[in-house]
Amino acid sequence: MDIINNETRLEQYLSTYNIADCFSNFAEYRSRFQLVRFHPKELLYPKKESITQVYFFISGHLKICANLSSGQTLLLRFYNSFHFIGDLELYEMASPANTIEAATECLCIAFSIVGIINRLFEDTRFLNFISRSLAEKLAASSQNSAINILYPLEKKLASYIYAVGMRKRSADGKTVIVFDENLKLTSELLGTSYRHLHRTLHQFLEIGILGRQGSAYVVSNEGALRELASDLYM
Amino acid sequence: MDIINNETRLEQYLSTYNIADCFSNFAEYRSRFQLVRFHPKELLYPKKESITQVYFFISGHLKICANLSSGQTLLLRFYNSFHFIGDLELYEMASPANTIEAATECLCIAFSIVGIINRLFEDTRFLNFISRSLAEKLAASSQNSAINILYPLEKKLASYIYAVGMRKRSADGKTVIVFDENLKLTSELLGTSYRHLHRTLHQFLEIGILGRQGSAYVVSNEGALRELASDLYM
DNA sequence: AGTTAAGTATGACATATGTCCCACATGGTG
DNA sequence: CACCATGTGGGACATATGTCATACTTAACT
Repeated sequence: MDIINNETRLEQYLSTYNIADCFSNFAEYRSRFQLVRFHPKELLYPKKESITQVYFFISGHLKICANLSSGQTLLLRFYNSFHFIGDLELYEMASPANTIEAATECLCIAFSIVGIINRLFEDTRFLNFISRSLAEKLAASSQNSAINILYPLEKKLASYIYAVGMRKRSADGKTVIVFDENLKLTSELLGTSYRHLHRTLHQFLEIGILGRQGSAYVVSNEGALRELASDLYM
Repeated sequence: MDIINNETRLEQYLSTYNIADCFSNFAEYRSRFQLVRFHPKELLYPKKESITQVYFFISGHLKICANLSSGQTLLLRFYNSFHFIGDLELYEMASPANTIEAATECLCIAFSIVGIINRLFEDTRFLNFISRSLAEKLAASSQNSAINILYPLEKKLASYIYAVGMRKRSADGKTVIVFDENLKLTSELLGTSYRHLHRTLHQFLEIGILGRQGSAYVVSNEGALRELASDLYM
């Protein structure tokens, strides 16, 4: 983790994401904020000890993984937009059960909670903020569970492509969805084998939902893709 | 929903489950509590309108179901011990996404929140209580997701039997685990087909993990069952 | 006792998904 | 250039799971 010493940018992010609204006495805590960067594959909470910081995740891709007692790891979901990190960990749950890993370069606002945990637990603004954050995550997790249980990979993949595909303007001015993720990681995320992911991608090519553009996949029939992805990924 | 007019019992449950600790000004709210009973198949939040009560679930079996936009419903989990009900709903999330249904007769303490919602959102005790409740549910949901994705039914079923099986003292004084649930419901809960559930139960009989006792199943090799159920259900 | 409804039990077959293996491309590196 | 690591592409086969059809059982009801 690198600390980015740039007060101007920090100030800007604090303002953009209304961080002040999360605390009853923000001004008093002002010096506890730092702009930080995580590198790919870095863990946000590397040690099992109690946490000293929570994070306001701003940009990049965070992988949320579940760790099972068997030693296996499964990617539960990605965060790629503003999220609060540390709510579960504050309650000392899931310390061993979940890991949070930067999938790409990630920008976060770090907030040191050393010595003020008890005061935070008495701050109604902060409590409301983390409750809402937890509620959103729980709702997403429930929906995810259902999708994962009921749907064949075909549908999950359609949802996934629709969710993470990059929108690009093509030569003729239309916006197309380009899917160019690492397939090994993707298969892990979707909880399937590389082989089966590939099989399903191939099937999408055959029925004309996807096409190739160099090594990337492009959505050639967005309507059909959406129909498959009837329940969106989170 | 029936209201049970029994102040003595209500008082007793309020005390047993330390409900007073969930509020800064419990005494003031005392008249808002009622002991209620839900009947099998009854929904705790039947209407889409904003909620007027939250519940402290005490006994019975609650089914938590996810509703997908496709119209399908999936049982996410059971509650069969003390849980707070209404945390998600308070934040107006998941109103259409989750349903909570009594699977058996259920006993709850109802708490009317009409007119005091804003005050509740300023009560640090209450906020801490629902945050913790949400955190526990999220941790359980994440774990559940992972189990559901990675494990074959064999393991899920083993975990499930271990979790919901009734401990009974057999003739020779040993404690045995008896599994006598409705198999159709069980297959729904586990997100599988009745046929496959049955196949797997039969397989457990063949390898000696389960035996029959009348129409019920009994665990005859608890060690093997536990080994299969390496990651416990919730 | 006869009739139903619901749950249980099971065979046959289809589909979804995993495992193993190998081939090919690509980019970095000595 | 040769070499290796990594990702991609795909065949062959095994396993997990779903769908359908069909009995059998039991409890409830008439």
